Amino acid sequence: MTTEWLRDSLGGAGHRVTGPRLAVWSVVAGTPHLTAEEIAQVVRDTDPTVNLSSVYRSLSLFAELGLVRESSLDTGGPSHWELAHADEQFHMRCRSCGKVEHHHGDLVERVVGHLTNDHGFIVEQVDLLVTGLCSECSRSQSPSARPSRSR
Amino acid sequence: MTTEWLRDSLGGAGHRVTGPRLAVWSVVAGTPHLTAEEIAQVVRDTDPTVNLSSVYRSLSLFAELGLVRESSLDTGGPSHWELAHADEQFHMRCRSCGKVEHHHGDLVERVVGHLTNDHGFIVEQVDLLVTGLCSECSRSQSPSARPSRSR
DNA sequence: TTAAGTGCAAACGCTTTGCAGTTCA
DNA sequence: TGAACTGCAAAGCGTTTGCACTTAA
Repeated sequence: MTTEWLRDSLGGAGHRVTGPRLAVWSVVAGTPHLTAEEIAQVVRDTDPTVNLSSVYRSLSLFAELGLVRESSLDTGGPSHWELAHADEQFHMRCRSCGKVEHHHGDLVERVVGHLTNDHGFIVEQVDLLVTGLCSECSRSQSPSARPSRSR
Repeated sequence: MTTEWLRDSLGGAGHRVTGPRLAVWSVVAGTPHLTAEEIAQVVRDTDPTVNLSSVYRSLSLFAELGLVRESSLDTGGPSHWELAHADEQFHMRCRSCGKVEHHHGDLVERVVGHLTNDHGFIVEQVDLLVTGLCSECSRSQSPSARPSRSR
């Protein structure tokens, strides 16, 4: 989570500690579930010279090192990034207001246990995305309305 | 599943029954988890004039009607399509051999029950993607190796 | 000192869209 | 007949890559 952690991870794997990498790291660690573009914007508040492609390269490297992960929920738009250790693999997206809630219940753990025991599958990552209507929207809407495929 | 079902769904919603739509439908209903490009290839075996954009438009329409859905697992590549009613929302992807297995256990149902009761969330779709090593690959590999971010 | 990292711009792959011609109802 | 649909080609978007310059170690 800290900058020191990043320094150790990079150095230990023979990678350099650079300005863009530190900046990207602090954004991802501070605010989960941002897109590469959003991360770049925040980074540029501090250092306007940082390029979007460097953000992508930093994120890719962090993912390779297992520090960060690209959330596998396909929103049709850009990918979202978060710390790898975050127990926030559980996403609930409301199709009405678009809000994404993060949850960390024991659901994911139970899934992992089931697969490990019954299927011989070594689980490394679980992405659970539930789409529907959140409690607020379900009060004001008919649940029978179909989602539109607008992007 | 049948062609008649599609005719009814389209007609009932004021949409036309056309050659490309029937062709796309039969491919999606026959083989789940294909990409738009793959669907187009199969469709062209029968009618080489069908355009890829028509495949996309047909799939979008079917999704709007709730007949078909775009699997939300982001592979970094193209989206995969399947029948909406299919109880195959449960995907296991091996990061070594790339194989995607479909499972329909009671796991998804339990997730739905939990969210409905405890969070007031009206669940419409559940996408569960588990990434790791399948039983075959885990025998021949060290599970500690990190996944690479190659696309 | 020098290999690793960066900015820039161009290319990439998947998907969407504008338009003119076609076709189902 | 006429609105819905299609093929085609071009544009759109997020992401990756080649290259020359810069920088951390």
